[in-house]
Amino acid sequence: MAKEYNFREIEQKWHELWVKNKTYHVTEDPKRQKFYVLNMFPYPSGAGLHVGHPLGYIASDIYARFKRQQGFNVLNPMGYDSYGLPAEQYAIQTGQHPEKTTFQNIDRYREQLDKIGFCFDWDREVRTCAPGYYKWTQWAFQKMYGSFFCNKCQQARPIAELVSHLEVHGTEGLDVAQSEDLTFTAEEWKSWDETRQSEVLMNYRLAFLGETMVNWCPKLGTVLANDEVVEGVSVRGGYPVEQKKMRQWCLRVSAYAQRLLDGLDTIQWSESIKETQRNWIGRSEGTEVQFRIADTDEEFTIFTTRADTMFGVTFMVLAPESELVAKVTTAGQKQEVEAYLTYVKGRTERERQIDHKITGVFSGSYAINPFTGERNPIWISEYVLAGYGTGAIMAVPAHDSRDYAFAKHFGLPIVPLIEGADVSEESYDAKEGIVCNSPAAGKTPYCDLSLNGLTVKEAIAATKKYVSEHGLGRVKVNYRLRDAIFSRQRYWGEPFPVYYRHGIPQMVPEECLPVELPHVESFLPTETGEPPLGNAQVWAWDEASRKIVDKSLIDEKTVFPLELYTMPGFAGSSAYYLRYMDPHNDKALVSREADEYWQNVDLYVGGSEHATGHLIYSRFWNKFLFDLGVSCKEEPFQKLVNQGMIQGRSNFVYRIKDTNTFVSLGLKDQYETTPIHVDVNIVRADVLDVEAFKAWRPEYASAEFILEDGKYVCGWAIEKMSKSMFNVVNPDMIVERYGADTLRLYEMFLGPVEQSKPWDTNGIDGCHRFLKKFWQLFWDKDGNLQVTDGEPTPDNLKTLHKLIKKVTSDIETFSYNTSISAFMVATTELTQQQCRSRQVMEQMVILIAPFAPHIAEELWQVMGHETTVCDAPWPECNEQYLVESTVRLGVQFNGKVKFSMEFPVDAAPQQMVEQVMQAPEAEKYLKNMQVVKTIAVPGRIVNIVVKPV
RNA sequence: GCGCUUGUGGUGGAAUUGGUAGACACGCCAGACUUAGGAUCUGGUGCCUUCGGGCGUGUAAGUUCGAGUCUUAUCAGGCGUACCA
Repeated sequence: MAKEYNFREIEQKWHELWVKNKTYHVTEDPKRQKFYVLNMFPYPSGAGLHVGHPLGYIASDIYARFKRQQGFNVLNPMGYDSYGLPAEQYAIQTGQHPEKTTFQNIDRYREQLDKIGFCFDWDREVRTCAPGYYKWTQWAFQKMYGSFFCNKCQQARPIAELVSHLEVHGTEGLDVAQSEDLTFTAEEWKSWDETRQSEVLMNYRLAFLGETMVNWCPKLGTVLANDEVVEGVSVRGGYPVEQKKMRQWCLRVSAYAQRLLDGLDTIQWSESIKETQRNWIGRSEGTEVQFRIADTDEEFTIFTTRADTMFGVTFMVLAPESELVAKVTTAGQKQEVEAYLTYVKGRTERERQIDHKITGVFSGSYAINPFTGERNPIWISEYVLAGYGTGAIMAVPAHDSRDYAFAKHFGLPIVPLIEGADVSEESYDAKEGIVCNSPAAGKTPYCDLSLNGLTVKEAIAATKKYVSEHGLGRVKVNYRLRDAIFSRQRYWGEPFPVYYRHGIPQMVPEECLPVELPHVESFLPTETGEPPLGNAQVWAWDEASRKIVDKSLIDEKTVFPLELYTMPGFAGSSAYYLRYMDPHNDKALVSREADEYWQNVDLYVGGSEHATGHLIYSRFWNKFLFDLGVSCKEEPFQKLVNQGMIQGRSNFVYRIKDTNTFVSLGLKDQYETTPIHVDVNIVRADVLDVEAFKAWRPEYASAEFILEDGKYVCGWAIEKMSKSMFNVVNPDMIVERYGADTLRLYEMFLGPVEQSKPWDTNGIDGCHRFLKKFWQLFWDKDGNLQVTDGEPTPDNLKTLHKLIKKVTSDIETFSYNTSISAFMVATTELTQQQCRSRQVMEQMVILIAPFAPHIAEELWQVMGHETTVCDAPWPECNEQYLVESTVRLGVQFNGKVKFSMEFPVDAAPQQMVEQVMQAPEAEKYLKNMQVVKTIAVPGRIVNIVVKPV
């Protein structure tokens, strides 16, 4: 009897041994070079892992194992992003504490992950909801609170430095990131009381309380970040979101806009993610120009990237939310303006996004164009956004499509400024062409600038220069990136280490951290509308005892109320990669030694859906920690690989209308049928398991079937993997049926890691078959190990080294699917070659170890090794075995090889050519032909190219 | 609209620098062994064909002795983003 490939036994055995031997435990080892592999840690949802989750984990696991075999000291940790909305929503529905369900889910995830055979160092596991972990989230927040951002040195600095500056110079000479451009003197600063000073400092802190427009989701009872809202509804739950002004904790992410942009050039991420981030940051270089409101001394500022169009301005537009609206509205227009503002307020964010209706109202006032002295009417319209630039624009309808539509709608003049631009039908938005229609120099009393004859680019530069020189405005860089709103009105999140003394926020002393999440009875907002933490009884800070005490003790003398908000999801996930380096340290987020050893993540694997969320926030967070000197690298993730999404492949059965009879796919067109989703787990290779189907639902127990070729064939479609479509495939089932090694191989064989693809079990047998063949390579008919110490043949060596070369280069480029193909070919070749050589067989085991670690360990052991295959050094390819022994020489005409002959590789080219030309078979191809040239490609084909005489 | 990205058999997907397109796998066909097969093994499988050959990498042109690969135009799908001045 041949030795059977008993994957269940093998895999279980090795899981136990890996745990027992701490095979995957890593420690800092200065003698070895480090390599840090990281997966985006999962949120442990109640549904458990589906086959899409492990895709990235398997890909990075292969890479981590490969790097380890290459001699690197590899850190490959795993943990859980365990704060979040779903657990809390579930808690509200069922009354179960989110911690309980979260821990249950974590256990289930762990169980599922362990089955797949990852080389995670579980001693380094982190959970964002563990106090020992979120202590450092709170700590970083406090550090941000205690910092401001200096624009000149492009760096975070301690707030005390700013205070000293204010005490001496006021805001004079200040160039810092700020919410509002405040101006005050040192005397004024010193004259203010603590409350006022505290308010003013909020304008500069990196973590600050700010009155901002937020995305308020009434259904979830919380605010959401911009990236948590898509098309006006919440990402979680899909509930409507409205705009509301609230006082919230914010992070001044915008201060780092330029560094976030510049950093992109130093990291190896896909161009599309970098481009997404560039767009999200939205740097735009332009000019701010001041316009005076006619008949007043009031001025306002607009932002434009098209300074060259100053002479084409025909009206001005303000955002409805702009504070200027009240100032410019004349008595005569008051009623109309107010009606319009009411209309705009009634429109949801979603409506504004979906239909771009042209609406607006004239304010009654005019603005003076500083270049022409013309009076331009000031309009108010929702197409101008309060949050970008200055919330006011100069409208140039000839060269901006939105202004054009507005001008056409309200009958405002359109003045073209570029030679040959036809603006009768649409605006000419392109930034190219020759400028015309600007007044000749010195012809207007207002301005001696003439742009005629310049290109648009030159005209922009000239206008910028003119504006700055004449004090009409200044050159300005704007960013679209907004500050992150950092508080949530939820329970299941990190509490803020903040209390309020007479309404002024105070930080809980650093040495008292963490401020632990209190117990509550209800996870809903309180009756007075406070967030759920308002339900906590023991939730006040005693300055005297430096402890959290009962709320009833609040006396506003030494006992004060604690913050009721919690932190958002991205708080805990922003610096977790640093914590893995030193997860049990209670003195620091990460020790200097650990940080300097592991540096940053060499390979980060995760979904691209985090492009504008986590991947921006954690870059920001790390840059801040870099400024603080905590992290020695400015960019957290050196290389990023985005694994594609695994879509579901749904199966359908076809019920004949008004019957309980189901017809197979090929015959369904003969009947009137309704397709019904059927659980993919009772379908194999699109063939329905009829008995399982009958047992699936009571109403199908009596179902009848019209079969084709004795089978019921199901239809299929690619859809999102979801419970409701019955297309969720659980990895446990695959592991149960085929083993973890097959699952690993198959997930990689499915296609390139970075590509989205549907889950489809149709090909899984091929991978399983391969592993069986690979296993059989090592055993004879009687089940004995068949390896000898004999010398390998040249064929054996060629097969082996071809494989080494292919797999080594494939792993570096994540082309695992072609590596697996190469293994299949090599296995077939070695089987045919009757390879028995220990030398070759051992190397085969080493090569397959990253892909199929269980089978590799088992074979490694039966071949007599006592060490783990994980530490077996990766083989080097010896090119000398790959040299081709023959070349083919052919005659090529019209791009086709018509005839060819084989020669030894070292044959003299001239002789080969002669021999081919003289070959009888070649004659008909050479008749009336002339030789154009001969082409030699080493190791490949050598051709004689001919064409008609 | 803008940005990124992808188009190759019945299917998933291969193809170094431009060099025999379709590796490998699924599926399908034929055969072997089986009481049976959702097991195993062997062979075949791009399309058309009058069996000479012809056509083939979304479409159309171009460069080249030679193009899936380079250039230009165009079409289609996917992802992201959106009154950003």
